Amino acid sequence: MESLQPKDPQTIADRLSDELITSIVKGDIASGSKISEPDLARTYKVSRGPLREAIRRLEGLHLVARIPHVGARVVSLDPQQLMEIYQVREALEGMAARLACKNMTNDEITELKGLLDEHELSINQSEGSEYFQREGDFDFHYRIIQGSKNQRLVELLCSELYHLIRMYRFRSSQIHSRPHKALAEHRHICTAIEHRDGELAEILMRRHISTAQKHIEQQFQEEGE
Amino acid sequence: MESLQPKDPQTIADRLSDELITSIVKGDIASGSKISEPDLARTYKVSRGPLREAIRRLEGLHLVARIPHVGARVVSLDPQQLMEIYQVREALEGMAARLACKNMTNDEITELKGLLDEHELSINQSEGSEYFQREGDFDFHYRIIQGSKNQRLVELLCSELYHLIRMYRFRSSQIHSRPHKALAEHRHICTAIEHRDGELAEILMRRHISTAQKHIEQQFQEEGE
DNA sequence: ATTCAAATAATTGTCGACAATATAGAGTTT
DNA sequence: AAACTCTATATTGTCGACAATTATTTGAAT
Repeated sequence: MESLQPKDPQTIADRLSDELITSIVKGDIASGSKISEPDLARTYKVSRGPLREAIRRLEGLHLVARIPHVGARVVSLDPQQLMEIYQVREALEGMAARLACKNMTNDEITELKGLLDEHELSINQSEGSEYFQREGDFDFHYRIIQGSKNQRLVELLCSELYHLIRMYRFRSSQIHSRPHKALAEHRHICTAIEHRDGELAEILMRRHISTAQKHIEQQFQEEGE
Repeated sequence: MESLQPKDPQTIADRLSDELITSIVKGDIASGSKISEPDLARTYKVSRGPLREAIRRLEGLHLVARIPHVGARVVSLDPQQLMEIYQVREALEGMAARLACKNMTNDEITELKGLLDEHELSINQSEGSEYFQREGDFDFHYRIIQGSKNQRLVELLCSELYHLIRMYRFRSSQIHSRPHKALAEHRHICTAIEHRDGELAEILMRRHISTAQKHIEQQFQEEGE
């Protein structure tokens, strides 16, 4: 799961942007907070040159927003924006599932099924362990996205949208408190892929994500009272 | 159509990156060519600081690819990659059409219909004018994307994918040499939106884009002989 | 002639200093 | 007391120089 940014970065700017991404996603740098160049330069023991380049990269990934002559802030997702992301995610992961039906190898599908068996065990054993469930959920989605064999789709979902979604998790961590239902949905999707039924896989994946979205939306409304 | 990057940039790096995007999309900077920092700095009369920041932004937009200590090159799309982009586009614009059914105002829909009337005139009058047809096509898609009212969708499609697709147009300019059919498809989509039929609008839009994709694919095969 | 090695040149990466702009604060006026 | 202006401070933007790395050329050996 770790190291979405592969290979040890050989340049300060690259290393820095990776560290910043991690800090932001983990919440060490609060969302909405201002990014002070002098502060960060001191903290990370670098000069402002590479730091600014790193910030520019985060800007490209939409993790920070810059205003000329004013500065950069970590993006703060309001519920509205999170819903927008989920709509995009639904469209893209639906397509990924469809493509995965065409492009996943039999071996990959076998592994996917194995993964779901592990998840079932994990859920039955430790009803509590939220963390592994969440990672497991990611794992499942990752494999299907990778299985689409569409590099751009992989890039978009794995290293752009998921960063943003993760940013949210650290505060509303109970997103998947419906592990059994989620697992059942995963199994259905997996079966569709096994049967190479692209249409069905796409529909199921979209419904799966749309359901998650509605749960989150509902959660927001409960919080709002 | 112009100025996807709004507001006059107040900083050299921002202005530069806009200019570079234009140059790359237009083909003035050939795809696949190396980006030499000293050269560009001379050409645009700027120092390397802002230039490097601009390049970092293009990197985020996936218009250039960088290798540490070696340099940046303009991405060169092979047919395979273009197909990947079209798959992503199909998924996203399909979703955009669906959302547009919910979120476009009646006035916006009326304008959209007016636009199609103009296109019909333009097509009947000047059978040749490729340029306006292409811009018209963009216009139609733009309005629906905007009509989705999903800012992230707008950002993704308008200022990321479309840049890449445009890069291709400058050499294979005959992409829409089927203006009447395209217009008919546009009308169908528009009607679905008018009826607020999200399901249908999405299906039609996806089929529309998928058709375009197949035409391009076919074109590649013809070229390959 | 070809291949390899070393030296040279060119390019990328990093830094610190300075300029331009925005923010914060003190002082004044209504 | 509130609002406004002017000043001082801090932050961002830009630049040129230097260091690190890679690419190129030169020359020697086979």
